[in-house]
Amino acid sequence: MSNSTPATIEDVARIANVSIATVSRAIHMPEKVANSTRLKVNQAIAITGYTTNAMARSLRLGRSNMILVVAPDIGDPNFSNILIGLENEARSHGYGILIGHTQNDAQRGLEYLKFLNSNQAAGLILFTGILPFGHQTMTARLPPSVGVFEPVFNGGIPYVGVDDVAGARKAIDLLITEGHRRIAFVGDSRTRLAYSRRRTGYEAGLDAAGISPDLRIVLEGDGTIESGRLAVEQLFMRDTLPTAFMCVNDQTAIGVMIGLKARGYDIPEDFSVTGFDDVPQAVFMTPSLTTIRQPRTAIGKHAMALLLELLSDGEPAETEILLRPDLVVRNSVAAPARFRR
Amino acid sequence: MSNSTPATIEDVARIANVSIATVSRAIHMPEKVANSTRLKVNQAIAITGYTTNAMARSLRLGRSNMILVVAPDIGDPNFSNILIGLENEARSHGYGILIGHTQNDAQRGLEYLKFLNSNQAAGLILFTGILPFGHQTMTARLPPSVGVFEPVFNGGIPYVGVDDVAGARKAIDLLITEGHRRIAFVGDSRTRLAYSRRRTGYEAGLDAAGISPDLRIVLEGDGTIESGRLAVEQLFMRDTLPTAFMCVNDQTAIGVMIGLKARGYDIPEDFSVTGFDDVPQAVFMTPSLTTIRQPRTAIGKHAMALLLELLSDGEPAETEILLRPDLVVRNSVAAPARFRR
DNA sequence: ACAGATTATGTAAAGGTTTACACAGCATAG
DNA sequence: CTATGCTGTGTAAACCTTTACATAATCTGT
Repeated sequence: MSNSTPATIEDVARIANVSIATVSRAIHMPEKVANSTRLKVNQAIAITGYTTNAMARSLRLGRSNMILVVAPDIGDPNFSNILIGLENEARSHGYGILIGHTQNDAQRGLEYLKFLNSNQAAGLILFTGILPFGHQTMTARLPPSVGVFEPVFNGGIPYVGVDDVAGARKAIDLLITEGHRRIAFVGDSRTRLAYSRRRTGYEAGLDAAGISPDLRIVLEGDGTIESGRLAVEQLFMRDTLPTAFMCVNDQTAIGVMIGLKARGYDIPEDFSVTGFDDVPQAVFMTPSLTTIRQPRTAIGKHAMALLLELLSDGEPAETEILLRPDLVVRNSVAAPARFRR
Repeated sequence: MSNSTPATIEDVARIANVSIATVSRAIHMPEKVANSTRLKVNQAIAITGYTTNAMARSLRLGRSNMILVVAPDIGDPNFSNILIGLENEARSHGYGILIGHTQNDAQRGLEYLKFLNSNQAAGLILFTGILPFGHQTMTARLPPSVGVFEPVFNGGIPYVGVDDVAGARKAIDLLITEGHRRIAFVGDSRTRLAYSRRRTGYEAGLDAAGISPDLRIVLEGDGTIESGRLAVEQLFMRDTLPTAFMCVNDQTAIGVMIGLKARGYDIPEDFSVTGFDDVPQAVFMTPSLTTIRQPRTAIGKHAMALLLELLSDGEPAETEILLRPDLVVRNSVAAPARFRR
């Protein structure tokens, strides 16, 4: 029953007294094989404990049952929940997940490219906003790929994520409803599509409320805590203070809160702050952070489903799947000071 | 240069005007091949952009270059940093990482067992404290495996983690130094080895300070936030209050803090709390949590190194690698109330 | 100068699977 | 009764490597 070496298809064939071709067919095209034979084969499989050797299968088929997931940083708090969605969907279709992180290092990207070239992965999920590979190789031979969490900047790759414009709109609408009119946007970026979409939502919200945008309170940022802190410093330097900070993500919001607290201000009494993502920390902040929730597990699930579809059909049914973001109201937003005294 | 189908070893051989055997040797045993030949082969490889087909290689060699990492929950905040260490070490040795999570579901475990049986993974890193597979299969044919983060309960598997006893000792010593003598232990467990080791450290600390242990303030728990909250409730019910809570992990500590705050107490003024792990949230709590840091990336790195050693040597040099935990002093610990008034 | 050792390379088998093609048996239609 | 088609199965090739074994060429020591 449990030999030292795993049972092969040949062992099964011998026991079932059929050819290996029939065994293979009994497994993969059961309708092509007579009932009685199928029964014999199944019994033989049970006896031997046979599982098909994935290596041999992949070699023969010319494609593996692994999906490569590349993220810039595995430690990103958004990563794990998306990964759960990806993994569940993949596993239920017989696929496994291979993991890599680039740390924004091109060299790393190339190493993962090798996984792709050597046929170890049939498809690619890109967590980073850009193709982490050199440009020449990139166009050459990329397997079916899907971008996730952040639209892919430099390649025509289908994308699954949240509706950034709508999400940002929910945040800005909340702030406006509370009475804010001078609202800073922290985390503007030309290279990160998700961020620029969030800015679009921000501007649409201002516009709808008849507030003319003020570029002096639109701050650049790369989504790090430090960039949030820096933005606060800049605003105080320039003396162009808003009453609320709409941040491009939660990390930035954390940075903003740190910056404001360091100057002795209270949140939300003196300034309101919103984030985006709803990372696990958000609820533990003081005050807890009002933010926009990404349906992370759902994103992962949809992305993997789309990729698997690509793998079988070849053509993507849709080029972009946008999920609905939800406003999570906590304690970092209140009416601006002038309304309360 | 970039054909539709990837270059094979045969293409390289043809261009270099040698046999495929020589190409293979030039790649894997360069010292066995003449300098001039090696040069030709390398040029041919550069021209074709050849990468060896991992499937064919694994099939021939009878072992893959993938390591399966199984965790009970990918979302665990401890997971990602360990994963980084695992991944870096694996990649630098040409291995890739395959990911699975069981959600404590035996059925899931079996599915991952298939990955192992079908030769897709050469080794196993177990993040969960128990072998997630059925018992019969378990003994049958398990590949080289290493437990990580939590000792493996039901199998003689080498383990890499933190020195739980020493870590717990650091926490209890801090509390005692601050003047606490009634210190609760929250998160006792018979099945989780890491937790029981931490309790050992707790008791050693009490003993060294000449404090006789009081079982009424040793509370069971499974390491969840809820279990921490529950423990507080129980203590208030029984009216056997400590002045400090030493918690088996940060999640539990968070639960304890929630429970105490809900009853209107201040931390650390009324009660001190310590955690274990130093999860990313710990620093964002109010008050920020004094805890024991797990060197997570280092744990991952050592675990993978040990596994790779196992894969080549067969015999593990050591059966347990314990890394040094560090005390991280933040704001959730202070002298007990009676000392301060 | 020659036996024997050493070095460099080639030939071919093996690893486990899938599948095109061939074939046998049998039913159906003419 | 023969031609035709269908169904179920088997044979063998192919996928791409690695490596044991064989062979050819060169070197070493006498």
